[in-house]
Amino acid sequence: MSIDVGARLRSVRTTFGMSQRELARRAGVTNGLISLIEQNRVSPSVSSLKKVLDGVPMSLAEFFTLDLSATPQAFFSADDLVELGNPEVSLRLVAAQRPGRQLTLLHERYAAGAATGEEMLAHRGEEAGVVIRGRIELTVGGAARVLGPGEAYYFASQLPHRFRNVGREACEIISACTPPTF
Amino acid sequence: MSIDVGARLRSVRTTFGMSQRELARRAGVTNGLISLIEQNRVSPSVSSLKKVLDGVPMSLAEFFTLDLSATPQAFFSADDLVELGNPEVSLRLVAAQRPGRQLTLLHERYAAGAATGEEMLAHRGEEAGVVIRGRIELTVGGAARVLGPGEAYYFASQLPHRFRNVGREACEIISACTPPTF
DNA sequence: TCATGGTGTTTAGTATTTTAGACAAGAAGG
DNA sequence: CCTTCTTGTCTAAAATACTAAACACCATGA
Repeated sequence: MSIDVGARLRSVRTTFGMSQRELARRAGVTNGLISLIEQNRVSPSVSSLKKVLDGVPMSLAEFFTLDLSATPQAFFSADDLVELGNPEVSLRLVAAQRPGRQLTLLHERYAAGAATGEEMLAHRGEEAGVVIRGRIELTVGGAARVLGPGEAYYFASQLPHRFRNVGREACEIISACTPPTF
Repeated sequence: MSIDVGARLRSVRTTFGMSQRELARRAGVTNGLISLIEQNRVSPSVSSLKKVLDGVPMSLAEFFTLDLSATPQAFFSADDLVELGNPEVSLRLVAAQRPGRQLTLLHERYAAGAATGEEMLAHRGEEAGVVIRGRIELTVGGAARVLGPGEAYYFASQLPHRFRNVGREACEIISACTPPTF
């Protein structure tokens, strides 16, 4: 068996958030069988596998067509975020590798005194964010304001804008853009 | 098992023109197993089915994705032809149910004295045929001729035309039209 | 008519899957 | 510390898949 039925089934089951016993109950088989299949200790009969997948539910065709490597990841630990910035302005992207992503979600961190640059930024779309630590000066168009923890922003990205940490400590922001710019 | 693994396998095997023994040899299983699977007397393990399909070769994903109903039929027994005419003028269509068919092939049979009707026919496309038994009078535009076995015709279907059996015995014709009118 | 070689099917026995239930480990709450 | 619930794993017994070999049938040809 070059095809890893066990890994496929475990992937499917956990993606749907079921325990072996719950899936077994829905499928009308024993939990032990799910365990054995997932460990590749047995090669299930087609009828058993069909019963199991009916509990998800999922067709045999879907099951064998599944691309395990492309299973969309829903949860990300801090280490999974991809760093796009620099030591002064850290931009950590959520779900960077997700294909067809419609959103850019960033965990931003500005060192004391850091800024997005001398020039104003401008691009398509809209963006918004919430300050979670420190204080940041945000300039949008002709207006500027200093935001602290709990405060937020939302503006059309084509307006020239700029972020600058005017405090003594690092400033952290969670921001979102759409359509994705990274 | 609502999914008919046996029929699928038999369909695949015969499409590839293999006997049970030949497929078994290539797959490294016994011919008896192929037989049992095709009769749905057993539900094979995934590993067995994989071995069998490797002998074709075909992937499990392809196997379960196969649309049996859409398997294009290449051969038709006389009973498979669909009757479109009437007792006087029998029109038996080849591959009637084939989706996306580009051709109408008919086995026509005119009883003695029968005709396609009083009015002349006219439609898009072209048609052609060969007389295989009896004698038929074919009128195309202003011309008419009686054709016997081995003789043939070919004309643009928008020309008004009419078939009439002028002999004492039934007349049979094999005819083709494109684009399909039925 | 008898052999030969092809087909698919069947059967008895063996190997494997599947079940029922016990087991161990971790988490939550008293 | 227990008790209780969950989780996944493991094992003996029952059920089922699989093999090897025989069988029945249909051709073709001597």
